[in-house]
Amino acid sequence: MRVVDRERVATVTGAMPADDDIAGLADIFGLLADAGRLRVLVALLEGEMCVCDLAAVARTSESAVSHHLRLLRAHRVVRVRRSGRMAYYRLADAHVRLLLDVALTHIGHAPAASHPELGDGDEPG
Amino acid sequence: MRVVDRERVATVTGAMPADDDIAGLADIFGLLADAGRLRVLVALLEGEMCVCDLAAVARTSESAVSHHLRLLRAHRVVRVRRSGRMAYYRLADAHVRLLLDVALTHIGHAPAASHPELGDGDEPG
DNA sequence: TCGACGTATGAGCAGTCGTTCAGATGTCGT
DNA sequence: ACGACATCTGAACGACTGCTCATACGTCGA
Repeated sequence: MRVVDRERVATVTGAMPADDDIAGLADIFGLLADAGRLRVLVALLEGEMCVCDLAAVARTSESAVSHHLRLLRAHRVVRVRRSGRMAYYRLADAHVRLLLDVALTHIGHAPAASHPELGDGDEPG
Repeated sequence: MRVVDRERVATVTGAMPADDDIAGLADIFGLLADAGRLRVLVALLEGEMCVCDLAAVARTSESAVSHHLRLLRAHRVVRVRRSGRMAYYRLADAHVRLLLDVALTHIGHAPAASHPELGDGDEPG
């Protein structure tokens, strides 16, 4: 593993966040990396919702949504409010909300991701 | 799959981005959901770097980084500049750059993700 | 031309992820 | 008490991911 610009590597490595921070970030991004979960979170952007309605919006089974919500709950991304046999979830993480806002704002910026052909990736000219 | 608040479901579903957009977003987030890849991208925030230096910063094998870069290249997230036998990569996606900026800015906001015990997730009080 | 080098790539494997299915818990209406 | 209901949970399975290893490609120096 040879290094070309040793000084630069040292600088960038020094500016790199701690391992735990990087792992935490990757974790958060991982939560957003599933279409079903993303739909659930986008739905929650507009306010709290119960599991069955979230399932309807995300077009998955209630069981699947429940599993997703469990994950999100464990990461303190959503929070529950229970009322009788219903469970109303809402976004509880401003960080994630901001990430979602930014992401949604920039939708449609580059359709390239629709055709990841694993080719060169360079521009022709 | 019963719906409780049918009107709300209709509203939220209507405001939901198209399937392709959601899938694309989840895709992008997926690219950021790996610690090694995240390190590579954070390193590239500060300017272009060659593969071997990237590997040093990300503390992985050059092969692993090369695979990562191929993925990122396919999604137009990075771009290569070739000079002799060297390949210099740089961030080529403003959207992703912004996402990274936002993420890095908010690091350390909630250490909860470090201990995802999959428990209740509710606050004790 | 030859070997060293930086990078790229494919195959294969281990680990992870998301789903479904079956079943459990607690709640409501009668 | 009973059944219908909303949600939660664990097991199991198929799909996907990221790694390593071996190898190939183009470039440089001698």
